[in-house]
Amino acid sequence: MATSSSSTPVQEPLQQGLHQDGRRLTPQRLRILDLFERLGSGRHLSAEDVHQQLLEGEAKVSLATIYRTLRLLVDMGFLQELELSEAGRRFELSSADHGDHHHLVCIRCGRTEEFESIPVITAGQAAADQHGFDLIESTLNVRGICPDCR
Amino acid sequence: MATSSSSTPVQEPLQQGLHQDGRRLTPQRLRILDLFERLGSGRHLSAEDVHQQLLEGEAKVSLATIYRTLRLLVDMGFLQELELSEAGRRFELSSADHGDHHHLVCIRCGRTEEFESIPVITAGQAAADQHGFDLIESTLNVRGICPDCR
DNA sequence: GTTGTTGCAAAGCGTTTGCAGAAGA
DNA sequence: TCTTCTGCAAACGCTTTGCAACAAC
Repeated sequence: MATSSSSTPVQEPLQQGLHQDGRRLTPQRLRILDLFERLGSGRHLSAEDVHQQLLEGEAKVSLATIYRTLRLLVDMGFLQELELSEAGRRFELSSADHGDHHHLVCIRCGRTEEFESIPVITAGQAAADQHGFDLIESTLNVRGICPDCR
Repeated sequence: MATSSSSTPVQEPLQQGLHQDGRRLTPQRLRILDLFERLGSGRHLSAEDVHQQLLEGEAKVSLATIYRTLRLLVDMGFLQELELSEAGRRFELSSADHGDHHHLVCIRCGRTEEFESIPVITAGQAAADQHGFDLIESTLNVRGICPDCR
């Protein structure tokens, strides 16, 4: 049983952070953060992904708790949320000029700046060539935090 | 700036495109595309934004029609949809390095290849720096047609 | 024992869809 | 006329929340 391995490296900092705010360490919270820890950096999961991953193991955590815990872990700084704050799709005119559209988006306020970049076009073309694709369009989305929101 | 003409400049190409597919030019469709045209390139709106903007004028278009029309205009190539990879919120460990998940997607069959590119990371970082953003992540989406579908 | 947390189910919110009436071609 | 399109309202999927039982401290 994997439960015997109490050596989760995240337990201590998590517990400490929780107790500072009068919150409690629960198996559910530990399991969720531990999942991200095991997957390692750079892997991002949706709430549903987390739910599925935990179901594959022997641990079930309700979706409601997953949503609550993800928000908590983001607030505590353990996780980062990758998404436009005021989520939702945006539309804009497709100008015939640029088939090449690059956006710098603030994940807090949604502010968007456009920019162009030759190296990006080149890299997109190179990737297409390498896999035998005919290139149609490439779009670079850069997510970050703008000066006002920092 | 261009002189404002009484006839909307988008009417002709829109009508032509619609008729090619046996579709019809309606005031609603014209109003929506015209709104984007008046705002100009680079301005992006959500469906709700479009709804509000049209309510401010004297023209009301139902939200359902706006959603349908936005999708239509994207399919026809008049508008571009700015949304990050696969919709929905994603979470990842805070300690994560700036990921560069770059995708090469076939628009026919949906086949997806992942690749990495230093120049893209550099370009994303440069754009963030230039606008004073703290970089979190950059994603390059390259759309094309794969060898099998060609 | 006290109080924060969970799971369930119901509510919310943005988006999509079925349908009958309205309107382009 | 013949279809397509619109508006309404209901449906839908994802996320949040109220509440009673439960568990960490």
